[in-house]
Amino acid sequence: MTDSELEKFKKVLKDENLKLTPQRVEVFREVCNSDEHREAEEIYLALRKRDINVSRSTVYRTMDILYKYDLVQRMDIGDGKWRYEHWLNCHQHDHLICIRCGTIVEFINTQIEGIQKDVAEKFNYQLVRHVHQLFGLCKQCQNTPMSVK
Amino acid sequence: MTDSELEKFKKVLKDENLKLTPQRVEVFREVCNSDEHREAEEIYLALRKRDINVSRSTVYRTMDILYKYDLVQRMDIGDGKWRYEHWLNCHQHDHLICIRCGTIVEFINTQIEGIQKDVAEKFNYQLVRHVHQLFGLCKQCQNTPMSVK
DNA sequence: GTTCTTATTGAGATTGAATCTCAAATGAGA
DNA sequence: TCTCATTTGAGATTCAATCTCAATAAGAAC
Repeated sequence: MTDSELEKFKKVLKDENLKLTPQRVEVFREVCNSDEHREAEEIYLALRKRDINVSRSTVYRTMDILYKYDLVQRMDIGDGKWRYEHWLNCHQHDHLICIRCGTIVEFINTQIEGIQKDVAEKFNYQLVRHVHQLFGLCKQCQNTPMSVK
Repeated sequence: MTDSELEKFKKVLKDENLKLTPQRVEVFREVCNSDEHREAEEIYLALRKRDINVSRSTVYRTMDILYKYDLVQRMDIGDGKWRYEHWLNCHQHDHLICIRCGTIVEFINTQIEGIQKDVAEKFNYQLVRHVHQLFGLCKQCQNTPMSVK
């Protein structure tokens, strides 16, 4: 977590009349210092492992705030759990997900963005956001023969 | 539900050593006879409304079978509920979803499919399936001023 | 620094979609 | 018709996420 990231978080809290608590800062720090796509529970456990005591409730609540004010991005890969990633100095990107080992890779394709705009326009939708996920087998997992879906 | 749809369902059940029960047929019929994108609960309620008694459990279990054997398609728009649509004589398509009224529109864009293949290849992923959803405001909802996310 | 008000925290209860359990019912092959 | 494995239904269970509420703490005012 850089100083400018912390400052941005502080600004959001101030602007929204939310208090700067040590718990909130620790959750934000934990999210900033990882490039993984983690569930709230994983973030909670990572904090505990570092002997930082923040309750599950507070982790969930803080993630809600971070998401609401665009300090993190979140994604749903269809298993009923939100996965969070930090979202500072980030470009819009989409994800490739291995259906066997769960590895998540980010990709950027500006061509698709243009097509999405065209599609939305054609149907008279005002585009707000999108979800674009490619599911498949990563290189390593392609060698394990197993049924897939 | 056409005869050929029913025959296809019967064939799947036979091939998989599953029994042809009136409950399963009724669930399949209910799904075939609608172009909506419905949750299991909605399908369950639609059946009850027609005085067809199939338990919730059986609806859930039958939807699992239909999905597993490609007789229905299902999608997750991030609210924790699967939405099902019939999937006979259908082409691959993606969805535009209104974030206010929930209207779901289907679109086909073959250009994107090609790009998806390229992306997967570039990252050495063997593509299995994808999720591509555009969220926005449909024409009607664009005139209601409200906050959005 | 002290006081005061209000937001926040933590622990456990609750929610809701989906899944599981198990006794009773039923397909379907012999 | 008989038999037996499968299926059904009702309720219990699971699990991520949300809610509740008493205790705590941030931070503004002085």
